[in-house]
Amino acid sequence: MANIREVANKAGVSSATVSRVLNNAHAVTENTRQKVEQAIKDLNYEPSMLGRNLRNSESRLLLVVIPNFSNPYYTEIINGIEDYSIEQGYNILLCETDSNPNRENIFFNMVKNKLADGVISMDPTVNMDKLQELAEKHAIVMCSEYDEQERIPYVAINNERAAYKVAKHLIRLGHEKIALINSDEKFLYARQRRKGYERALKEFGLPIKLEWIYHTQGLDFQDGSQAMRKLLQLEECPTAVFAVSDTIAIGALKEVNVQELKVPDDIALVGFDNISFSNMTNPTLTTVAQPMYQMGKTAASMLINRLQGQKVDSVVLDDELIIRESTLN
Amino acid sequence: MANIREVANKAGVSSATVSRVLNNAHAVTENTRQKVEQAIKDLNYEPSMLGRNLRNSESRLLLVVIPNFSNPYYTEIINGIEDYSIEQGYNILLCETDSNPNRENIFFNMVKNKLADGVISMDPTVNMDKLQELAEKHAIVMCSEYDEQERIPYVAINNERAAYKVAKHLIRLGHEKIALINSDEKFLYARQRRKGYERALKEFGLPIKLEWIYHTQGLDFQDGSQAMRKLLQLEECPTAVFAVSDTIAIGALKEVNVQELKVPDDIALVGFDNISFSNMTNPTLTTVAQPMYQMGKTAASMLINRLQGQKVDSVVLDDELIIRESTLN
DNA sequence: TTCTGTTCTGTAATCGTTTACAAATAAATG
DNA sequence: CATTTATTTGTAAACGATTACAGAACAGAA
Repeated sequence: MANIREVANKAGVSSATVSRVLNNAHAVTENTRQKVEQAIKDLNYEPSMLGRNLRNSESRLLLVVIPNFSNPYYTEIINGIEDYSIEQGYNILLCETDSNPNRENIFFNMVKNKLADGVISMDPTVNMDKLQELAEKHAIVMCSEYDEQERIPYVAINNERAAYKVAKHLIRLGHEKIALINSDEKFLYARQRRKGYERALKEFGLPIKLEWIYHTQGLDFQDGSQAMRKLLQLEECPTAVFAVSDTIAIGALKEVNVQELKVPDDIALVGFDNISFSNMTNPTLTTVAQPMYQMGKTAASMLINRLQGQKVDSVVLDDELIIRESTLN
Repeated sequence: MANIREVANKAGVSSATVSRVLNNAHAVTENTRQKVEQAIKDLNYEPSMLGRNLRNSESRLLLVVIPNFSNPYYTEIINGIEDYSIEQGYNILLCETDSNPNRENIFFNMVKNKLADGVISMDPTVNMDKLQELAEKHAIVMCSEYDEQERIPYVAINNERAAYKVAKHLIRLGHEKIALINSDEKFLYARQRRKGYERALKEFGLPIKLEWIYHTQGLDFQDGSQAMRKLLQLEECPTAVFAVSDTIAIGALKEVNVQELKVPDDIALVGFDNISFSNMTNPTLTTVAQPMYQMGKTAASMLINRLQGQKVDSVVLDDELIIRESTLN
């Protein structure tokens, strides 16, 4: 691969001029521009990002940190991030931490090393202190999860309100025994959704029974199945279940089927996230749709704006309750 | 962030020595090594990848090209790739082409630009000519899809044999009217799987009816639903359906449910890929498991070996038919 | 002491760009 | 034509690392 000097030689100009053509600067004659462009074509030249990045000390690479690839929750967000980034001439580096601090370190070092310009963190298990420290010198945006002290700009939905809407929807359908399958409350969203759930129950004078609040270990299908199994063993069985993620809800649904009960007749079921599968289950799953793609785009634009020196503020987007067969009637 | 010269100053040595400490070369006194390491700590120094990469003209970044993020098929493969790569000191850049040649170009240019060292391509829609051209000067490995002329090393399963096994399984269950929901036969795997399907039918003296071979437009749920709808409208309805992907099979299952028929009693159903959701459907889905994680790991090791100058050969891994409820009895 | 051989360290070039500054050329003005 | 001004181009110094080469320091041998 030819370099800029060879192009310059071939075109009979200096490398500075070639660079100017490349970055379509103003001060270059039509004549020389053409010579240079011809030489570029002849030599099949592509400017080296490595050299350019070193000089400009930017990499035009954005880190997107997620806990793991297998969670379908992230896919649409990532699409949004990627579309916007590419449009702006940035590429994204998708980083899976597996909630492993070592991995996290590797990625953070890439930022310190200038191998990446900024970070969009979607990892709920991220080490907040380290992230804060990184944020002092580097551009960081959080997406969907965020820091309660709000020192890092984020884009998210109002989880408390969304959960409140879900619970209210179930109450309106006549349910009085509403269980919550929550994930670990070390996650902010889990705490917030529980709050919304409890607010609705209180508002309608329903009791908050601790045995109806189940905490799963993880976020896989089997965590949902297991949770539902426990709930169905209770002497006072709930008639509706709100699971804080679709994967959990789908696992729960599976368990209901296994026990030959019917959703929604015996148990109404609501998930969260509107992953694509949630519309393929039998019955289809009522869920909360977050504006994933929009969140991704917003996060990317916030990050890129920050990189360009602007101040950016956090954004809270609207969610939407999608009512399907699992809560009909 | 401090640079190498500042560290050198602080430690009272030259930058060359600092570099030697960094790359733990032999020729450095214990005494000076300690001074340097102290200085590195004091200044909180991290070597700049940008500088290092430029000098070494490598980026230790691997491109992983997939058609889109939303396809769960790829997640485990990517896990395998990433685990192995990180272990070897490489990072991966996940690239979604959306089957858009422009995107593809951007990514290929990154390789030409030395922004990435090599490519693992899993995009069935990739422009083979361009990939071939790129492969002349750069390290490229294909995963799961590959070039029939086999000029680029690949890792894959034997699709023909896998499809043959599926069809044989259905035949053994007594089915004689077996439909195939295939994707577009521009994809190699689609052609191969069809071959295997037809070989089994022939072998057992069953007719190959063209109306039982349906080609979907895409790979989404609705493509499967649509295909199944068509098949169920036939005057001579198949009693078993083999869909070449789980997503399609799940869409098909949905349609069977909608029409209030039963799987497997009215229609047996087999998918392909063993995505995690295939075990959560009702009934659970018989499918073919590819050794995803292993494929990913293998692809990564092949690529890294190539980068280190070794010759590598293509690898064909074993698949496994996983029999579940959708083909019981 | 002088010489040889080893081991450690420093100098300076290099990778491929961009850009401040200077120089050259062209255009405009009196 | 000389002079000023505007425009285009070239020179050379960065950016931050690595490394061939040379030089320094030291030890051991004669």
